[in-house]
Amino acid sequence: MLDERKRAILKAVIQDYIFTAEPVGSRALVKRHDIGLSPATIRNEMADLEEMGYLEQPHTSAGRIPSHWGYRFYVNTMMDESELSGKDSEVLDKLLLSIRSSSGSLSRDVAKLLSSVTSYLSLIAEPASPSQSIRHIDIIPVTNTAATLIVVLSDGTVRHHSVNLPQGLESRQVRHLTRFVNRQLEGVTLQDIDEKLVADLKKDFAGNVRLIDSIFTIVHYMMLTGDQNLVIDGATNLLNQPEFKDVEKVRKLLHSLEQNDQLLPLLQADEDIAIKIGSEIGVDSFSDCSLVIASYTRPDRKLLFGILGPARMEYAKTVSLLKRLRQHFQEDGGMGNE
Amino acid sequence: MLDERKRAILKAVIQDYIFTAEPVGSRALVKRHDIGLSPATIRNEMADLEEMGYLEQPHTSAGRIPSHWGYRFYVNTMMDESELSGKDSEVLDKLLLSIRSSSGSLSRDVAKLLSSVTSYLSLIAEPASPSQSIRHIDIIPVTNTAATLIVVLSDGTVRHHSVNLPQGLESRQVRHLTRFVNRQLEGVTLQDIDEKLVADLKKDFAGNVRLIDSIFTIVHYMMLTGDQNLVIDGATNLLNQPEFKDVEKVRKLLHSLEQNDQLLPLLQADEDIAIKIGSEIGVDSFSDCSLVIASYTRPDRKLLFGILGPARMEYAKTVSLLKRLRQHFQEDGGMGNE
DNA sequence: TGTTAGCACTCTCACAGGGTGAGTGCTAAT
DNA sequence: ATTAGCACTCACCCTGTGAGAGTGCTAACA
Repeated sequence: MLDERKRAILKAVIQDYIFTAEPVGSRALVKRHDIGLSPATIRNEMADLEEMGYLEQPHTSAGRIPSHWGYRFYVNTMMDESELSGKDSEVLDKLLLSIRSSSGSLSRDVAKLLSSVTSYLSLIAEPASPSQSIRHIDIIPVTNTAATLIVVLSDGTVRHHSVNLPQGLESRQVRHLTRFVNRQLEGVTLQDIDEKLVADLKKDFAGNVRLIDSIFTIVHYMMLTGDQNLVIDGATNLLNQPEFKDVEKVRKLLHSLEQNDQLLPLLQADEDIAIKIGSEIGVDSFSDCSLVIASYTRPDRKLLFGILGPARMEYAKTVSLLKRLRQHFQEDGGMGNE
Repeated sequence: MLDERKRAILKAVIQDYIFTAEPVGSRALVKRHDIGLSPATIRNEMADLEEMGYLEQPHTSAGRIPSHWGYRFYVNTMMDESELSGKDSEVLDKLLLSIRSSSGSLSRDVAKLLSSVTSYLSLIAEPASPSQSIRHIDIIPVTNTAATLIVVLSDGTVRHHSVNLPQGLESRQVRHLTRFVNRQLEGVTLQDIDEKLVADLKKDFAGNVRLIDSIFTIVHYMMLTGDQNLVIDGATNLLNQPEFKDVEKVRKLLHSLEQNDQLLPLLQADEDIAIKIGSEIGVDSFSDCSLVIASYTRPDRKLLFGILGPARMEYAKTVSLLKRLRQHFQEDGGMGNE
């Protein structure tokens, strides 16, 4: 469909454009790459590539820029997944090391790492999976009428919420309740908690029933929202990219990023590493961007990574970075303390 | 120092500028407010006010804009803390109601509320105070070698962290450790936990000592970082303000907002409600902004609110909003569930 | 037949010049 | 002390012009 020469030219255009962010013209192309062809020939080929939809022209007398379809083609068939450059690799190792010894939260640290190495925006989420089961529940009275409810899930994540206690509840009764709830709910998966189960619980429990309702509500809430742990870093990186010189664009972008419940679904994918280009992301204000997502799963933990950059993203580098990162985590469970 | 007429003119200029974001000229001023004076007189007075430092002129033939000192004077002596307008009040009530029934996190909800009512940026923090004591500690094994450490503080906040367990530790031993640590640390304030205490603990504990170290490290970490719960909302609001048409400014602003460990100190103040204007905030990239902060304390909870807007902020409205909010929380403890 | 040189053409961008309007400061009259 | 009048100063907008980059087309060439 595309002969060898056209492929080479397309690739050259894309690589140049990724680097310069300027429309690339025929003359510039022959200068930078040594294809043994004159600008005129390149022009003809470029015109073909434009007709086929791989390239676009911002205006009549400008160079060409890749279309989203062009990027897609590049990513699918032409991208050489180069190893990380020596320097990047070094920086990465150093940062990974500093994360291991850091006492901060893992998501935040990884987000910072990804955004600083890529100079794009990074998203890290720790989704609540409905197949998680409840490992432990605690109810800790704080004042006479307020307590903190703590739920630990089988992947080690913790959710907590404050609940109101009925007036005059004694600590003995709270302990009793805690034991009861634990006995009943330990090992139960989140998806199994439904009205019926709660009704049964209420029937069995010889004590204050309203509390059970509270607990149910909160557990239910935990199922719905995994956004608790969505971390974003490097928004400012994007503003350095020439495509975001326009405040209005930035405004829309940031607005979408503030709707964090709508971001989590974006990070889900079937493959290990997936690349979404422009409208494939499914969010209007991201239509000039690309998103590379990766997931990492361990028995005790699931993490979703996302890297959001301009469509003119260094795909090869980004992908190999994510692969490297996953490998690092996989091989030594190198997550240290959260 | 300032006669009645100068005060009136200064106030008029400030109010107009807050409203229009445009330099206000002598003619425009007499038109909008009915002072019985001609533009020429106003011009003379304005020149005086400029000399005194209350007003500034962007360039020779433009109107005047308030200097930061002008704002400061306005805020200190001339601001009438109007009640919220009927409409705002209504919206606020509605939002407060929806928060009570929401099952989301309180900080987030309040942040959303504040930013949507003010159309500025809001910050909410729940700081860890070193005078907090430890109410309860839990160690929940997750895999053979990993556990989640949970610490509940006396104000009801929860911190958690995963820790590595030594190979081959039995659950009996974990329970033993948990009981021991609880017995020793319950009621101890965060600031009292130091090397000496840890050394004593280690001496007393007949078991694996490395875990105690882990626990100490984590508790120590909790003291230092209250940023865990810093929530920011409404960054996009700021981008709507005409003073942020410049991407570079936005970039710097966002950059500062991403350093969230440096934000918490900004929200601390001695008074109940404090207003920081421009350089008073102490962050370079906020030098065109003002920050209004308020704190709210209840036995089981402490919250810090901050509203960041352009120096040209509606101070009166913002302050009365925060007062109203605090009153709401105080009178009925209306925080519902977190 | 594919490739290349040459050329006219198009379009953006940067810059300069001129007109407009808002606003000032000064001066002289009230 | 206040005000009307007036000359002056900028910022802003519009326009035009020239330079530069790049294209498409045509005709010549291997």
